[in-house]
Amino acid sequence: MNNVFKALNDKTRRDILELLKKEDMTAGQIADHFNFSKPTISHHLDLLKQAELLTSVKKGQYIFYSLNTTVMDELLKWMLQFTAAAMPLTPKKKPGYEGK
Amino acid sequence: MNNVFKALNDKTRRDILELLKKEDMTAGQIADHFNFSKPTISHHLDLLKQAELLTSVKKGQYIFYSLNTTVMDELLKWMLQFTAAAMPLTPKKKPGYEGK
DNA sequence: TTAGTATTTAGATAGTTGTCTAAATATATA
DNA sequence: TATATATTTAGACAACTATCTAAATACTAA
Repeated sequence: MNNVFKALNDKTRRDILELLKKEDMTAGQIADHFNFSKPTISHHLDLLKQAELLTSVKKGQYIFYSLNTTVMDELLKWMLQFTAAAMPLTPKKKPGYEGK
Repeated sequence: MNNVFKALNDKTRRDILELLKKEDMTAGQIADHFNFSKPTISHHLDLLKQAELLTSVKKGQYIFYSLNTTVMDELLKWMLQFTAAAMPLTPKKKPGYEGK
């Protein structure tokens, strides 16, 4: 789970995820959308893969990358515990400070 | 939005959020839950505040910190675009590779 | 005012991260 | 085989981050 937050903590990597929302792409096609060297993009793809936000399939010379939304679902669950919708009917304890 | 991912990219800070889910606490009370110095926790609280994940109110000597779920809601929205529930009825374009 | 408590600010340091170029690996094709 | 293309690995470096101790600030209470 730590890896997921780490992976999402970078604009370029989040942009890669948005790109792949539309269609699967090869590493080269992805790199063409950014002003970074291919090794740099390759590195970002690696981190996204480690976080299991992407999957990859090699086909001939090419490696196709796809979104993996499974982890996003877990993250969603984590976040829901903080939102109003997930709050208990009895409100959380408020601090005992009584003014002065 | 960048600040939010940055703030969440640290276990201690995520633990602080979980702590505050139960009840509001002072900086000192929060610090007592961790094996880090108070300045270190103060720094983490500052980053969480910058990301607007926390609010703080000073009362006398004490500063009470509370969760602010507004940003979590925004983050939820961002994430929903990647999940199955948010997918269009027409599936995304698949790569045109035809084997060989 | 003086002493004590709560918290933050400042400055230092080790470790991590994003980026690059150069080189290596793997596949395709002539 | 030799050459070209796609991608990754390796190594270097500047910038950023988490942590610490020491000092500063702000408030409380004697």
